[in-house]
Amino acid sequence: MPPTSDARDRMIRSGAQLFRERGVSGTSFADVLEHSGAPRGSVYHHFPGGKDEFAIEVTRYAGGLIGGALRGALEGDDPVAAVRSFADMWIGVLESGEYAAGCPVVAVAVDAAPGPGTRAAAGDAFAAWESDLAVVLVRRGVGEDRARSLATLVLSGIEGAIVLCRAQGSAEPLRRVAGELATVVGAAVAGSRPPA
Amino acid sequence: MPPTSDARDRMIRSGAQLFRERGVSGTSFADVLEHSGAPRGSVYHHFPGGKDEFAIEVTRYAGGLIGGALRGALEGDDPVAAVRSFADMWIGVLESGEYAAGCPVVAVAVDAAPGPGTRAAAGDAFAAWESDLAVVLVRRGVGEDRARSLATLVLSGIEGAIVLCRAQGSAEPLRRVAGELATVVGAAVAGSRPPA
DNA sequence: GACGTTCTATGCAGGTCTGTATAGAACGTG
DNA sequence: CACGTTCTATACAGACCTGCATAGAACGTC
Repeated sequence: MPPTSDARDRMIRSGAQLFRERGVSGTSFADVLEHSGAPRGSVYHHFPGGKDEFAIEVTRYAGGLIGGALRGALEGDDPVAAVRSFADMWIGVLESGEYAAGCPVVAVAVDAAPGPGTRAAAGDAFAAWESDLAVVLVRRGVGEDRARSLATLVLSGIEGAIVLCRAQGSAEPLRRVAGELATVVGAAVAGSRPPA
Repeated sequence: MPPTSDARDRMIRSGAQLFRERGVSGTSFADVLEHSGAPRGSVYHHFPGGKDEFAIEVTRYAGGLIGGALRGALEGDDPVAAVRSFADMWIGVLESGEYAAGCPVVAVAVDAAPGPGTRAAAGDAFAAWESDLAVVLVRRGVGEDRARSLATLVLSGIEGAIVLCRAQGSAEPLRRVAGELATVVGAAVAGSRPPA
């Protein structure tokens, strides 16, 4: 027995992609089926809770995926490099997709269509990312409160900049924000523990 | 002759409110009519271009409204106070609305449903806000490039934090971000022109 | 008071969306 | 091979949405 159905997985991955481009309300099951090639009959088999359940699963999947990328960037315990690398990843996403695709978790947070569980799943994803960032900052000597507030700034700044980039059809906002964030984080780390 | 119809104005204002809560795709003309009390027959009279035209008008209106609030906060030529005041305004919006309402311009930027003109209108609004901020920073002695990049950081940080607040049902992310932004902006201004 | 413009009333067509129901295939297990 | 579980096929109901068309009201102007 496969742990999870192939069609189900494909639907979730397609959902994440479509949410990024069109938002939740703007994405119908028909869109997901067409994009994933999943069979029509299996929608309410795999997601008996309907669109709400589907959106929650997509949010969890996307949260884990992006969280994995973030943890990868944080592996060297160098928060400045991690900020740059995480931002560069997003710049790649924006540029390769003609600025049509953003962050699926933001899309979920901004769209009120689905039930409260979906919003909560988005909040969980953000909290996890923030925590990952803060842990590394603390490890580099930044105080817990400051680390938390810096982590929130980095996340908010990058996510907000992605929105600006989409609206303006340019990656420049994110480039500028990444530079500023690198400076701020670098100063905080340097002020806590002298540079290696 | 009234410069613009009353029903038309009411529709636009209602649209801004509904976009903030439900996004663009999540808002139908039926919702707008119910919320505004505007007469059904006048939708395609006032907005012959349909939903695209309506969304563009809503975006322009919201961009001007929020831009006005931002310029008000910037009146004292004190960027640090302006950041705090602008963030406080958003905290008020979030708390008074149970974290259901965010920024309508973000909603437009993230939703791909309408045509490209709508996205562009959102980009124009962001650009105008950013310019307003940068102008005051330059006036306080910050170099042009730095001012621009700081302005982008402030805008991205606040808009991103609003999204986090909605997802987590708390204003704390925005409070943390506002504190960090005030510090960064304060340092930039102090470094350019000695404090009054 | 006739007229033109602006706005509103109402109905409808065509399409799409979610969600349900029912039946059939695929497939491993014994 | 009989069986149960998991998955898929298909049709459909009911609601909603956009956009159009046509007719009527309101109102200022001459």
